[in-house]
Amino acid sequence: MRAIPHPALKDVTLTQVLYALSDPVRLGVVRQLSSEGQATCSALDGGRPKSSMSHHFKVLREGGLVFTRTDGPAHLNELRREEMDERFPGLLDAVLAASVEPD
Amino acid sequence: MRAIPHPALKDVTLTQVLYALSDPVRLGVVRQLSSEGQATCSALDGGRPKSSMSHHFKVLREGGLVFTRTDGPAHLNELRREEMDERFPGLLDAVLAASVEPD
DNA sequence: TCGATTGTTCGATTACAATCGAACTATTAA
DNA sequence: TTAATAGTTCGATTGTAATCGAACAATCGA
Repeated sequence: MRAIPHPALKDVTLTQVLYALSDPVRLGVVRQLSSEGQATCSALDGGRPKSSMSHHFKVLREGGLVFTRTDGPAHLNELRREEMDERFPGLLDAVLAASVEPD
Repeated sequence: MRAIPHPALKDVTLTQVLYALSDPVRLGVVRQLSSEGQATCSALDGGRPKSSMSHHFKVLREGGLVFTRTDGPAHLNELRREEMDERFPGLLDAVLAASVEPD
């Protein structure tokens, strides 16, 4: 489990980010991380199986949205907010500002 | 071909919009429509088969991003820019401002 | 009303993504 | 070094999406 890989933001494409955010589960994780700062995977799983969440976290990491570091046996996740803001200015602002559901 | 359906923007979800934009072909169409104002489907196909493009336009319409009206035998497409800006403020701005590729 | 043009729909194929149990790995504490 | 905890990886299954040829529908001009 050593060395969790994270891409440089310059290597992340816009479509990759949009895709990562286009899943309701992952969008929920991003929202929660935005409001709570950091959280472990299990704190964000909403009752879903660990293997499913592990997949979603991987997509979020590969999309440059989430940084994960080990903290004891747990993983602490946080948004790569500043970096994303620099790479795609205004994008996370707009996504996080959007009302949660159809209306 | 009468009465092309378009959803009310209030019924479009954020994940739906993000998903529609997460495909390179569709994102390209949105970019082009943004810079050119309007265009027919065939003007935006980039050499791809009509049936493929028809699919992508359908996703863009269902995502509330594109309005299509008939113009003779052709279809004229345009971004639903103002409506999207009201529904998801800043989102299209950020997407269209993003640099096109990894860097 | 016949062609020509422009898109859509249909159906089949292929590829990719979500889900989840089970086995495995890593870390900490006892 | 053993047990407990937290995630990852693997593999299988299921579902959804992209692609594209062929047939169909709509509009316009001759």
